Amino acid sequence: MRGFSQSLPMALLRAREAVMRQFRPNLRKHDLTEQQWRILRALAAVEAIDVTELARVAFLLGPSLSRILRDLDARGLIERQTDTNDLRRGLLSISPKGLKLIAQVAPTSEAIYAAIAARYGVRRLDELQKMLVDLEASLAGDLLVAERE
Amino acid sequence: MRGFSQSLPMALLRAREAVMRQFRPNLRKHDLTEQQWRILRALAAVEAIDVTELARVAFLLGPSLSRILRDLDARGLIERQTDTNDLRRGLLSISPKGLKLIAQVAPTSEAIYAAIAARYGVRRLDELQKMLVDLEASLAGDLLVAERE
DNA sequence: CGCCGAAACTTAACATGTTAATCATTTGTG
DNA sequence: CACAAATGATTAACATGTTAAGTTTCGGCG
Repeated sequence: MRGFSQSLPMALLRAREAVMRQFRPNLRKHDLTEQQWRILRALAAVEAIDVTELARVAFLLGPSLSRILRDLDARGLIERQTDTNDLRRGLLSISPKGLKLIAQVAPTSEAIYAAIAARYGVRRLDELQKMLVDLEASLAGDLLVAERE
Repeated sequence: MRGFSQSLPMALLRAREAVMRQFRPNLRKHDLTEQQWRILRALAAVEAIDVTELARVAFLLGPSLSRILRDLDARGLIERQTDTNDLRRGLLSISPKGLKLIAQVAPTSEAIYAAIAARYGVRRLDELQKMLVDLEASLAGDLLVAERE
């Protein structure tokens, strides 16, 4: 059977953890989890967005997102309203307070990212990211079943 | 600020999720989580191992491991005993039932792995793994502080 | 119009991730 | 030998991952 620490999922997990370990202290300083930070950044990039679409871009499952939004709302970092055309849909946007928080966190975050790139090699990092995207794309369909038509 | 879906942590997360999505159904069929499976495989590779060392090789934090071991023990998949030389230390090994379960799960798991490698390219996959290990290694020390001496 | 299936969230329930605190044992040191 | 610090492991508390079930609202269709 495949050697254990050589498995692909393990290698991805370990690499990701090594990267996140660099960022976590900075986020923690501002009482943010990694997921909360992902959400704030995603919201900062748009005017407004519904919950389903946010789940897609922030790569979070619905239930996790619901809980986190509840907290971010309570902290005043985001604003929620209901879509007037479809009452099922919740529209989200970032609050001024949220924007301010992002401005506080982002510089250090960027510096860390730059340090990682510098140490690993900017070109290699770029190549790695391409390979990761390709891997994801290549696993899009069913794996063991032939995709006909 | 850095584009969001281009961030390295996100790319690693998405790639890993794409890979794990392939394995999860097979594990679930045998009522195993990904972490439980990691532990069983690690135990199958050795005679006995203490909890701390298992946490290291299975890349799990102590508290997670404690909980999972409790469950695996209750299911009769592992065996526990105390180190006679150091009563703080718990020694773990896999049970016959655990070995049997591995034998049931492993073939499909191997087939899925082979299918991933075939689709992405065996050589490329190997290269990717090397790059991931390198990334992890390059982030071992402190990032923003110069390592003197 | 009225119902029924689908869609958008949310809640529930259980497992793991993460940090801090606790408990038992061991080890080093005076 | 006594005792403080360190170690191994677990427990606690809170956040997220994951699947299933529940709620409200839409849309289509008779």
